[in-house]
Amino acid sequence: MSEEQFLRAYDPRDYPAVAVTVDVVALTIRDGALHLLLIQRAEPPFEGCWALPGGFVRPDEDLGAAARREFAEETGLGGEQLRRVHFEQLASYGTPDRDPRMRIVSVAHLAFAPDLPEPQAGSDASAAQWLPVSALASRQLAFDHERIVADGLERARSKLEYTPLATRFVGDEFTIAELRAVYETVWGHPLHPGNFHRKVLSVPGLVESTGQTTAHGGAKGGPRAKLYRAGDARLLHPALLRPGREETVR
Amino acid sequence: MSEEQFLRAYDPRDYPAVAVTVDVVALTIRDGALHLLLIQRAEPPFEGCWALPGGFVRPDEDLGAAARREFAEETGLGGEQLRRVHFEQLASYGTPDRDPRMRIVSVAHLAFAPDLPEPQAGSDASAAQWLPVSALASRQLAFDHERIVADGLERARSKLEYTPLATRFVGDEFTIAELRAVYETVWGHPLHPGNFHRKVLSVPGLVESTGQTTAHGGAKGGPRAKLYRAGDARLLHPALLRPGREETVR
DNA sequence: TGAGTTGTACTCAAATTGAGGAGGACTTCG
DNA sequence: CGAAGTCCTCCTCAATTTGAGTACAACTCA
Repeated sequence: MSEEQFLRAYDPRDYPAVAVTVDVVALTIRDGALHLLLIQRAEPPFEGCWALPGGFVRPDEDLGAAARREFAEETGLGGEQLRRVHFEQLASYGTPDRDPRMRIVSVAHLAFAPDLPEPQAGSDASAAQWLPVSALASRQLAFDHERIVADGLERARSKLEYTPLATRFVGDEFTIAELRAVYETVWGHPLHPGNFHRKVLSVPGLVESTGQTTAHGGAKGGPRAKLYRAGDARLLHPALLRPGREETVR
Repeated sequence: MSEEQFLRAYDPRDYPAVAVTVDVVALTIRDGALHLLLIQRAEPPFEGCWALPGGFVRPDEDLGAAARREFAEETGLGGEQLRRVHFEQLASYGTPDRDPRMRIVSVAHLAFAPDLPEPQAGSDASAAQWLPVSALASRQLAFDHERIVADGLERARSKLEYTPLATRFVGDEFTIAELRAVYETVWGHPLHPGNFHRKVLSVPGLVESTGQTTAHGGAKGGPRAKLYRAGDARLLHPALLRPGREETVR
């Protein structure tokens, strides 16, 4: 049988019915706290339950494109706002009974957004909101989304160490103190301002100066701060390591 | 409509036909060189072409279990040997036209093995072998497996830095020099023996002494070396960073 | 026996980190 | 307006970690 004949004779229906979805763990920083984007499901299963935005991958759609589309559709955050959001693949979840409808494998994605407007519920969602991750414990999530969120948060904390991802949480121009606030918020740990300043400027390609300063001092005083842009580094070397992880290591 | 009614009315066939497969990037060290496990495809498409071991996920099978099963089936490496192989999820690949048969999303896995016997070709494979990764450039792989292998290698190099994964490439008891050889082989970079020794012993939980030494000196001389076991650390802190990555960072 | 190899332990300088302090440019409040 | 407080940006200094080299004894092979 030639390869061509084989392909003609091939019937996809012979294979077990599996559906592939994408889910998005979208993180941002609002009011000095790390927030996660959740939608309230408008359809069964788990109708009314809070869940990660996501949905079925379309026949001719890339996985990453599906994640961006679902994020945009279910939150009304599109166009120029979407451009500033960084997406990357997180992991796939395919435990046989994770969805009561059928066998569903979900390719989870992680999204990092600067402070975006309040989301508008879109298709399949009756509500959408940014929820502080500190409030997650008191909210039951649909499917195995609790696990996906935990993995996403750990990935985010880890990526801050060795990639310039923190710059995705701030505007195009930012101060070192704003960047430090990102690290402190995501890591949940205060950092030494002077040492952080020295380190950020010493890592090649992390930030570059704009030559400008802020128009005013901070809200509670202090001098104007110098403004920086994200640099061209894609990996930080040496890395900015989280302090005191000895406990979590075993 | 109640949730129960919904589930009864639900027809999986309404959803686009997608198949989910697993592929395995299995790495080991043989004769001082990093080797990758490849199989020669016995079936179309890409019949006769070399590819990663892998195949369809079964209806009631976890993704990780599928990866282990396919690895065992196509290489004849099972039982006790399989126990010592470490599997972890790598990433998912789902470009719409990556498989000529139909839409297939593959969840790639990474496997780290100590020196295993030569594989025996199993189901769907007409041959199986460990290939030095240095010889990869001259061999065309099926599907997008070239890309998957590249991602797997980079992940392996990176995981050596901050996890005790290197101990998965050696036997249950090993010398510091054997461990150093793993790092040098995977990173493709010679390391300072004295500094490596100091570092390995100083990282908490990376190795623990057995109190024993090797029965003989090295093949070309030198004293007997002390023997160690893998420790209980799951993350290395501080990490063992690859030297001189400044060039690859941008 | 002698030459070569290497595991382990040192030393020492350079680089990086952790902790704290100081100046000065801002803020708000009275 | 002045006083008090904030905090960005520097600076110092000690402690730790790294990179590079040396030393020595235990082993191999010829």
